[in-house]
Amino acid sequence: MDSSTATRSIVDAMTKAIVEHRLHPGTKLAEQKLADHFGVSRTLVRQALFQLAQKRLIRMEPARGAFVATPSSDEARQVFAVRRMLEAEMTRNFVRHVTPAQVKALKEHVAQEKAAVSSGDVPGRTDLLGDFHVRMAELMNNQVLAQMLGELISRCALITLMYQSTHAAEHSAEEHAEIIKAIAAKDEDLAVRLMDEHLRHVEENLTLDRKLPSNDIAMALA
Amino acid sequence: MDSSTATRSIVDAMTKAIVEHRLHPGTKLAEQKLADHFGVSRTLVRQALFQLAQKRLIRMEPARGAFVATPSSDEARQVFAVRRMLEAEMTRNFVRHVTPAQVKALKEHVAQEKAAVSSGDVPGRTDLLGDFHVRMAELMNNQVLAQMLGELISRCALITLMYQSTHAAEHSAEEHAEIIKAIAAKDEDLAVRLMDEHLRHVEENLTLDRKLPSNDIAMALA
DNA sequence: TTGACTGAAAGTGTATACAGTTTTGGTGTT
DNA sequence: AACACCAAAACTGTATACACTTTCAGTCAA
Repeated sequence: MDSSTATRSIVDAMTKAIVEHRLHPGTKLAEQKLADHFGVSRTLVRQALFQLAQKRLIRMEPARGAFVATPSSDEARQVFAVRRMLEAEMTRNFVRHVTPAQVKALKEHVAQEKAAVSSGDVPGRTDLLGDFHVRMAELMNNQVLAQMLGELISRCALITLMYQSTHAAEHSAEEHAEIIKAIAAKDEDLAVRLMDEHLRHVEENLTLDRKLPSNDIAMALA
Repeated sequence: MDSSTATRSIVDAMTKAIVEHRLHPGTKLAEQKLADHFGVSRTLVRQALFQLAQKRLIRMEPARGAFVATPSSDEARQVFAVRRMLEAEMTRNFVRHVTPAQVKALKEHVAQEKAAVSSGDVPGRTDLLGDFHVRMAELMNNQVLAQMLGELISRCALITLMYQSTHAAEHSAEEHAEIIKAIAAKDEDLAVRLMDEHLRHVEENLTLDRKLPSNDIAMALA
């Protein structure tokens, strides 16, 4: 999609940094500093920043610059609502046309998840847990869906970072396994319900009700 | 979202031009020509092009430039599949929490649609028919959903342009009205089914099976 | 006439320059 | 000590410059 591969790699690096918490919400992203860091001119950094803004991982304020996004709890709820809508139906369609090979692929993925969980590889775990959902889309041969989900999941990672109360997401891998079981059994309604509940559990682990400190002030103190 | 408002207006103008068929699929978008047309430098045009590429309305080829996108029939099917998934569940959720005011708003929208249809305002009609779906998302107070749908619908407009066989989309407004009736009656399953069928009808009006002329050749001749 | 070759023209990709804005640090006043 | 004010530094927004690639036109040979 992208013309230049340099810009793409900057976008990827920054996406990873944001999603893996190495850049905190609210952090100022000065163009020249990024340019120096990546060894390119501001031109390419700017292109990357615009793309990240479109993915909602950063926000750009006129004449003030770019900042790692600080999604509101409203936005967080909306993102999760969209995920539930999209993934409920995805699961339903998946079950309807599922093949043994697809089940096998998903099972192998969950095995990887469990390995990452037990080996304490936190970034790897987060990545794999999100990828499970993208993997389903890919197995349906729907790249459009896969990419949309990928972007939603990136946003979720950022949201999780801001609002996570408990780190109880460990049993996500088990919920994935349960979903696969229902899929393999071609129990459409059960699979859909489990997926819906799974996403609700992820959302429930967040404290979206907490009043966030009014503005950037909180970030400045952090 | 966008830092600069100049870039935004270029994106909007070009989006409109593509969606309204004034720029045909495959058309080369030379940066300097666009810059001259908009009275700005290539810098801003480039920013706009990158954003359009991310919205999949254009594609950028390395060192060759930007072209209005020519979505494959596979991609078209995927986009419609995603829409059906997303909108089926959207409709379900909408029915569950619908208020009289929301029904009224949708009815008024359909009235506008019908006016545009009968007055022969083709671009206005296309726009309104797509907006119906976005409007539902907005009425649910889900901006995230609204924007995603908006982008999917832009892509659909482009797809329609490429593959439309019959212009039988005129009865979309009536299908919208039927959907509203089911919503008002709080008949969840019917509303979902009507929405699903509505989207299938739109897709069926396309000839996605037609073998598209292998590549740009067709476009060059057009 | 067709086809391969070549040099000019046009176009993209990246860096840099510069104007205008925001931020910062310091100075003086209350 | 707190606050307002002001100049310097830092930063963003846009235009331009320049290297490199692709495209195109014309020439020549078969």
